[in-house]
Parts: sequence; C-alpha cells; structure tokens
Amino acid sequence: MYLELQKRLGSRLRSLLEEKYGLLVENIPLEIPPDLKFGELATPIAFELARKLRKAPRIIAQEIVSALNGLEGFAGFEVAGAGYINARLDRAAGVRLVVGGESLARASSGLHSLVEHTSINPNKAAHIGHLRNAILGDTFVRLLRAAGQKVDVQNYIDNTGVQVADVVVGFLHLEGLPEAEVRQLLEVLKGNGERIDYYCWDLYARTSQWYEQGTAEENEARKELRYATLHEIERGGNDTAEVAEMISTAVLRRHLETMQRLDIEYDFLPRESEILHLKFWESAFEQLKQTGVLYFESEGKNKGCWVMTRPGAEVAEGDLDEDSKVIVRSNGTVTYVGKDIAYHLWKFGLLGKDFGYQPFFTYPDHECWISTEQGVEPHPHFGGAQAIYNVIDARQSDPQANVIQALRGMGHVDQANRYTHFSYEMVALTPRCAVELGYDVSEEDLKRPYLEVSGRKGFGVKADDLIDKLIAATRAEVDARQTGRDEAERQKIAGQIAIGALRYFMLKFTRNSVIAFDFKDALSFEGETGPYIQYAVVRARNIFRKGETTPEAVLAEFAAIDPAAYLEGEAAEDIWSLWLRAARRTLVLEQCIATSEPAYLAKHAFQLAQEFNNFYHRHHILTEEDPKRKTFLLATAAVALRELVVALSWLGIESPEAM
RNA sequence: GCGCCCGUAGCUCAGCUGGAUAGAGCGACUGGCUACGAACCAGUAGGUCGGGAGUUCGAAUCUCUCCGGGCGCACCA
Repeated sequence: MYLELQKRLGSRLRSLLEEKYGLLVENIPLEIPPDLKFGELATPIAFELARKLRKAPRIIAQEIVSALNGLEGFAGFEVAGAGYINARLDRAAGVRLVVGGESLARASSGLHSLVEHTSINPNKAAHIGHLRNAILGDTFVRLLRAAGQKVDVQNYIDNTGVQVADVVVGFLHLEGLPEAEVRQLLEVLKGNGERIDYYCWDLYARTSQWYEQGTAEENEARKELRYATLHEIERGGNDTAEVAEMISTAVLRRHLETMQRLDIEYDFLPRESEILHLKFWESAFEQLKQTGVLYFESEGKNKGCWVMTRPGAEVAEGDLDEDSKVIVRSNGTVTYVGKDIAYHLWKFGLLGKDFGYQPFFTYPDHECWISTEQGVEPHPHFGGAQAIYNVIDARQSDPQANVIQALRGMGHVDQANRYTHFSYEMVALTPRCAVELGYDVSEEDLKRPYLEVSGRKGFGVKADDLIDKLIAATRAEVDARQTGRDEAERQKIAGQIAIGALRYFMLKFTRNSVIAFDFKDALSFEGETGPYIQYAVVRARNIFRKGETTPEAVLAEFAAIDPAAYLEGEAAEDIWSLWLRAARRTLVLEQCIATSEPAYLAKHAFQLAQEFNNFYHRHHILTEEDPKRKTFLLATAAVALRELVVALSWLGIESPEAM
C-alpha cells in the first residue's frame, strides 16, 4: 500500500510542477517522516526549488499544497517547518487497501535472472563463511521470485582446481591409498555415517602443511607433485582424475545436504571439468580476439601472453601496458579469469555452446541437474539469462570487474550492465571464539578485532557443527516449554527455530560489514533475532486459536465495519503505526532488489514484530467488550500475522505453530 | 605505491537517493507474569557520528585531507 501511494503522490507532484512552474523533476524525494505527527509521507522538494524559483521554500510549499487537492487515498496536505510538505493519508481507505493485501502472486515481470551462489570448492566441509554466501544468495533468489522474476539458481563447482588437487595429493600420497582403496574408504565412511567432508577438512589442512614441512628439496618435489596432480585432473581420463571425481562428487553431495538443512536448493551445478572438456574457452577465445578485447603481447614482462586491458586503466596509444591482465599464459594455458569469461558468455547465452545435463540430486519438489559431457534427453536448459547475480565475497571484486570489462569490450553492453557482483564481506572469528574452539592463537592475533577463517589451515567453524549446536540449544528451550508435545514435534520446532536464528543472524548485517563470529551472538534467541520474530507469529496465532476464529474469517467480517472511528486520536496512533508498517511489504521488496541488500527486509521483519509485540502487550484483544472494536483489533493481528509470515518466508525462515 | 571497504552509545550494528529531536539489539540499573505464552513489555543511564577543512538553506550521509583497522592489486583459483 505504501509503495502505491508513494508512487501516486510522486507522479502527481511531477505533473503539478510541470504545469505550475514548467519544471521537469525526474526524482521527487519522498520520505517517511520520523514521527506520525508529520503525517505519513513527506517531501522536502520545496527546498530544492527555492533557488530555481527565487522564492522562499515555505511559499513554494504553500503553493504546491493549495494545488494538491483530492488525491485519492490522501486526507490532506500541509506545510510544516521551513517548507516541508507533509501528506496525511485517508486512514480508513489505507486500512482497506492493506486488508485487501497486495497480490502475492505478482504478475510476471518477464525478466529471466540467474543467481550463482555457494560455489564451495568440493574438497572440504562448508564453514560459516560459506553459510553467509548461501544464505544471502538463497534469500535474494526468494526476493527476485517474489517480485515475479524467473530465476535459475546455480552453484558453480570447481572440481578441477588446486584445492581439489591438494586433497587428492593427501589421499594418494599422504595416506598412500591407490584409487581402489580411496573408493573403499569412501564406502566405509559412508557406511559408518561419517561425514566425508569432515574427513577432507582435516586431510586438506594436513596436506597444506605438508607442502611446507620438509627440507627445501623435499618441498620443491612436493610442489611439483601438486602441479602434476592438478594437470592430470584437468586432462582427465586417468586414475588421478578418477579419484578427484569421486572425492569432489562425494563432498559436493555433503554440501547439498548441509544446505538443504537450511532450505537452500539449487537448479543446476555447472562444473569446471565440463567447461574445460567441452572447450568453452576455445569459442570464447575466438570472440575475444575478433572483438579486439584480447591482444598478443610481444614485449615486456607479459611477452608471449594474450592479455586484456584492466578496467579503468589509461594507456596512451602505442604505449606498452605492463599492468594488463594475462588471460592466456605464455605456455598456452588459460587463466581463471579467461575460463570465467567463457562461462559468463554462456550465462548470457552468447557462447554458442551448451553443457550436457544429467539429474544429480532430488529435492521434494524438483530435480537439481549437473553438467556432464554427454547429457541425457530430455533435459531442461539453463543459461541464456537476461540478468545475472554472482554472490561472491568482496575479495574477488577485481577478477569480477575483469569479466564485466571483457563483456563490455566485446560489445555486450546490456549484459555488462545487468551483471551484478553481489559482493559481501567475510565471516571471521573473534579471537575469543578461536580460543574457545581450542586453536592456538598468537599474542599478536589476540589483539586483532577478528581472525580470517582459512580452509587451508583448517581454521574455522564448520557449518554442520554450528547447525548441530544451534539445534541442541533450541531443543533444550523447546523441551522446557513444550512439555505436552512428543519427540518428533519438539525436534521439528527446534529445527525451525535453529534455522530461523541462523538465517536471521547472517542476514541482519549489511553485506559490506565483516561479521566477527561469536557463539554467544549466534546462539542468542532474544532481541533482534529470528526467534523473536517467530515468537510474534506464534503469539498472533494463539489469539486466533484461543478465540476460535481465523484471520480469514476476521478480515471478512472486518470488511463490513467502518474502521475510521478506531484510527483517530492519541490512543490509536500505535495501532495505526502497526498498520503502516504492515503496508510496507512491496516498498521494502523493491528497495532490497534495487540495492541487492536483503538486510533491509530482515530489519523490516524485526520492526514489524516489535510493533506487534507492543500492540499485543497494550491491547488485550479477546477480552475486548465492544464487538466491533474487538473485530478491529483481531483484524490488526491478522494483518500483522500475514505480513510477518510473508516476510519470514522471503527470508527463508519458517513460522512455527508453537515454540 | 595504486584500488576497494570500514571507523556512529560499554559491546555488536542500523541510519534509504543529503533533510525535521542521531536509532535498535545486547550489556548495566529499575519495574511488570491471577488477562491472548515473560524466547515478551515499559522505564533510566549512555554518543565531540575517528580528527580537520570544504560544498549546501541543511552533512553521520557528498568532496578533499589526515589518523586508525581490514582486504585486494600473479603467466594461483
């Protein structure tokens, strides 16, 4: 409702300024005033016009206000302060709009988007940093879908990189297991219900250390072994590649299981092995050469390489660009950015090639596909999106910018403009948390505000460990309260609350704030947390349960009542303010998408819950004697409940029946 | 050296395209369960918005500069 009225007022003001002053103002600033005494919408536009019109802002505001009459949905306008224009809504009409609810199934926007997130190297267990990535990405997917977009969710799998090679070196050389025995070991672990990704977490850390533990000559030999292993994996068709395939696939399945615990699902898993074997790069290379984005360097430190100019670089015609980005090395191999350019051409349907597809992981209501050289028929088609979002941490903004630069240079300007690096800062550990976990922390590190998580060092909090810990904690709380419920019900509720707490925790911070992780904060269920919002939902539901009615029945009954009498006066301000908050859904959605910032929705959900709790405390609904007022109060609870549940679902958080 | 991010209450963070008295949670202190569940609510204390300069009718928000912290800048991925 808010967004609709805001747009209505905006366009009215725009046309008014044009008629009255002959001014075209593209963006009329409209804001929600800090206090209801200033109305529900306001604009400081008169200040901006004061200079152009050579008049006092107050006079201009007065002129605008007198021309602003009879705008549907508004009760009146007034000038305040030095020249603010404050708008008061027709409260009864507003309430009716909110009751009607903005359609949840919004008309398809027609936009086809692709969101890539998670993308964990399949050589170790997922940790809290990966959780932030996946939760941000999954929530953004829900927001785009809520806005009517068709969205494909992809999780890129680098199954042929050095990280996988390192753990393969661990299996083959540190553990000394030949291919057949690795296969056996994986079976045994699986049989014992042990987490393979956990096993690899330790082995990967050990291998990383092993590279540096020997004598200089030994370390040199180990590094050689590392790269020989990497090249065998890249080439494929040998035992080493077979081991890599087994391990990376087993770990990948674990990642999908971990994410499924958080209600995170994927549509397609493109793998680097197919990008290599299906020769995506060769097609991209041709296009890059033809468009002149890549050129062969014949001098300087990059002599013998195919390079591209970095974004923002200024090189005079004919000068040597020593700072250029190498895409093809002098030995003929392609760098990471090169492969990424090819992959992104595919994402936009510009490559002229496609993956083979094969079903890989089955969710309750859909299938997740994986890339393969020769796929099955029939299969869905992915790629060819109009807009893409890459959920990748801020440290990779340089390579991301290179890819965008290449697309733009090739003439794909629209695509480059619809390429969003959805960047976010890392999740680090507070020194206290690291000590708590039993890691050795140096004196120097103890003084730092936070310590970076490192898979290579095996330093971090594993995702499943955190989820297990959260569930244990919520289970204890549920057991203390839900004495009448059976085991299965309690476990279900504990799970819903644990996931709510975790997802909210990862979403409450804005993207470019580093999260210094601490168990005390993450395991909190009070204050600005997911469970706080879930609790508001449970309270609202209990009102209807005890009152033996439903939100739907109440809203139907409410339609016959004139709400105006209950919305005026000092005592009604808090209730009206709750209705206004409930009316902000699409406004917040639009803002989240425009800024790629899910934290705004998290904040909105919390504030709505807070206002509901306040309302709940001040007005006792079921004992209200005036039947019409009781219906009004019930309708207020119904609307708050509906909006809380929708907001939570967009955050990927369930609304428990009890807690 | 160059680039990006951050610096707001004791702690952790919001503060939308510059706008009306700078907010929340946690922590501290005080009060509220015989009313729809206290995972809740109310109140009190707590801030030179890192420092300085500038633009503006108006700056936590924009520009410059300095200080402090973090991250990038490979023929690694």
